[in-house]
Amino acid sequence: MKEVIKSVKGTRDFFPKEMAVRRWLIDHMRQVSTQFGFQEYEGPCIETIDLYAAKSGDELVKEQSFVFPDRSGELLALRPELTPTLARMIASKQNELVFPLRWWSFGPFWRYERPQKGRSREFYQWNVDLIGTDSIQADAEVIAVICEFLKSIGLIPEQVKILVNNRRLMDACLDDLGFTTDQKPSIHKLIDRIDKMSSNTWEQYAVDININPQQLKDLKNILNDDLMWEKSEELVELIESLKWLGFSEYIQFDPKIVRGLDYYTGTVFEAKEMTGNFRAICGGGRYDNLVADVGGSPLTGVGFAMGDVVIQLVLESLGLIPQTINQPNSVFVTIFDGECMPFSYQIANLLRESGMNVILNPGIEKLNKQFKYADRLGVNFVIVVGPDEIRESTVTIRNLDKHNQFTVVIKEAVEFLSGLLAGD
RNA sequence: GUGCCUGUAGCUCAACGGCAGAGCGCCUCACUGUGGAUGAGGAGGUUGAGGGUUCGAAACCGUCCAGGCACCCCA
Repeated sequence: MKEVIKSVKGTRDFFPKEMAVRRWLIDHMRQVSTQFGFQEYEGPCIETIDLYAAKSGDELVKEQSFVFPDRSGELLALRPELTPTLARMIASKQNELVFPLRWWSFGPFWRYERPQKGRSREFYQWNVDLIGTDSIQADAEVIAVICEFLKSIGLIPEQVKILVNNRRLMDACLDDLGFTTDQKPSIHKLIDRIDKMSSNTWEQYAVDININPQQLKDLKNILNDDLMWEKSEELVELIESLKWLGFSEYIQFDPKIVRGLDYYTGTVFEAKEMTGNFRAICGGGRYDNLVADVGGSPLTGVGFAMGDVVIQLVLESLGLIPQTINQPNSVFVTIFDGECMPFSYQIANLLRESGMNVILNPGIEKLNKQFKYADRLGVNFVIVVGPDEIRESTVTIRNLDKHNQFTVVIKEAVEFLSGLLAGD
């Protein structure tokens, strides 16, 4: 056989079956975002490299972005994340926007890394941000959006949790242990990894980054202290607000959640599936100086990003992906032969005008082939317009699901079919 | 960028170094006005590529390519 040209590494094809699942996810994201009063926005997929140099600057841009020169030689990047674009958009209209701003977006992103389970080079992300307020209630509201979404797609608190922590609380603890500001990023990494390594290698790793035995012991105590949140006024308030919002069961304090990104300042959180077999479903937190980096006045905000890959893996593992039929609420009109063809067109037009989705068989084929085709398309109702029907001004409507059929006069066909489709 | 694993029909996979196969799917027919079921036929392969070892390689060896997983990073 001929060699089929391959797709680009780390990209995915969305055949109708996969596309239906993606559509289903997006519909829920839109629904929940709107329900909480967030407005949809979108930015360009390509940006100048300068935009990212201003903020990200780190590995995300240098190592993991698709960067290329345009024909004039200017360096552009396929966006690896949305936040810099969001900051730029806000900065450009800072004086006319209504704050606090509640915005959401869903679109494609690209990162040049080795694909693996839960990670691809082209992926989609749902971004939700609430900007221009530093109230803890804003943090709670954004977390509630995630909870409502998880709930709406069928994930229950026993299966998935939002793990929350607070950077200020952790930093205060690390100060108490005598860690310097310079040490903190590596300590964050260490904490982030405690569940990913065996305890021996983890302790060796701790020694490697110059932690003394006493500090290590204290650190382990902190990471096992499930009640430490009580020492943080912000966390107490956050958890209280989430109780009022009705999502206590989805929320769990976890001192091991610190997040890798440096720009988080207060609340941080991740949604995790409880068996621990998957990467984080989403991640986010509170940040300062969002807009200052691209030339605006400083604004604080809180937000999160959810990729489309991990959530799908989780839903798949729990059998929660809906089985979609290919052509829901569609009607298939057969063509009996050349003589009868005009009548089939007439019927198809009539049904389409009354708002139905109609598939007309392309060309003349044996009736059994047309039926088989309709069946494989997932259509429920097939219409036959043959010599008998034409003579009597009727059509025959077969219900493929129920294995029965009726012959009705054309005038009543629309109403009859509408009834069948509605009762479907 | 580093490490490990895997490449055989459209898909899932068999085949001790000795004739390249099965299940599912696909096409045709039984079915000249009716889909799934059943039966009978049929198509489909340079075993990822190109070398080496061997009387003989899908299998063994090394090279390349592709994919998966883990690390890195992160959605």
